[in-house]
Amino acid sequence: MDCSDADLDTAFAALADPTRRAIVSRLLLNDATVGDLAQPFDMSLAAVSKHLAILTRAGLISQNREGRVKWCRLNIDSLRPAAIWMEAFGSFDAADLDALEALLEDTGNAPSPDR
Amino acid sequence: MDCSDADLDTAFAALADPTRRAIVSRLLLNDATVGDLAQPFDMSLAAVSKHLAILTRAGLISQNREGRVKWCRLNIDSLRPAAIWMEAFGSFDAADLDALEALLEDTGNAPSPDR
DNA sequence: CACTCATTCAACCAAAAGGTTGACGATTCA
DNA sequence: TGAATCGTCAACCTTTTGGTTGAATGAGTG
Repeated sequence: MDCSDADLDTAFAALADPTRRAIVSRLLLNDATVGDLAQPFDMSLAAVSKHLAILTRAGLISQNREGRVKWCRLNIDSLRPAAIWMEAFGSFDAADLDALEALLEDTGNAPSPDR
Repeated sequence: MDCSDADLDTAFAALADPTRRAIVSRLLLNDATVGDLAQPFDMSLAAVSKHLAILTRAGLISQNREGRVKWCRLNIDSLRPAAIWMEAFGSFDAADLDALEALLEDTGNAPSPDR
């Protein structure tokens, strides 16, 4: 399992920003266009576009132009190297739903369930 | 568990640097002094000291002065929120994703992404 | 064609990150 | 006391980050 330092750099750096984490959370539910993803945020579309470029460069998402919109899809596997890195630090058993629910409720970082 | 968005910010940001990840890995073996931790790196002690300050601010390590030496200890639990956040995405396969989505919709009060 | 919509590019800006060096406080020991 | 050791602080520098605005590109639509 070869995951280079640079991969981890970009993955962790991409996740260090709350806007990008929110985007990733949002994309967990379904694919979305750039405009969809930008809508909840109080910042310019260009700023969101930059965040998406960072996520793309980190391999966390992929973008696909379809007509005049651009669909963004979460690349779930791309988070595995970072997740594996962290697993080295102890008893983080796989995906504990209760803990996840508590976490998401606490942080206010959960994606909107409607849509 | 009280873990705010800011906690994830600082945790992921702390892990985004390879020097800091190496320090964290090193501390997994056993506690170490600042000097010990600095020794492998080709940078000034002050630079390492800054990295340790960042890790401390993120809650990933704790420092304890003992005589003229300062011991650093990994705070393993502090990585848990970030690990849980990531495993939610890194370890789910397509089937589990449906379960996660159902869970999120179940909570009903999930807020929109912030900022 | 002209127009609008969706997205990006380019230039710019302020703030933060990551490093340096040199001075400093605290501690230990001869 | 005086000197060496451990670590941090302060000032500085360069690069990156995260945002802005306005112009440009690309794709449907009347």
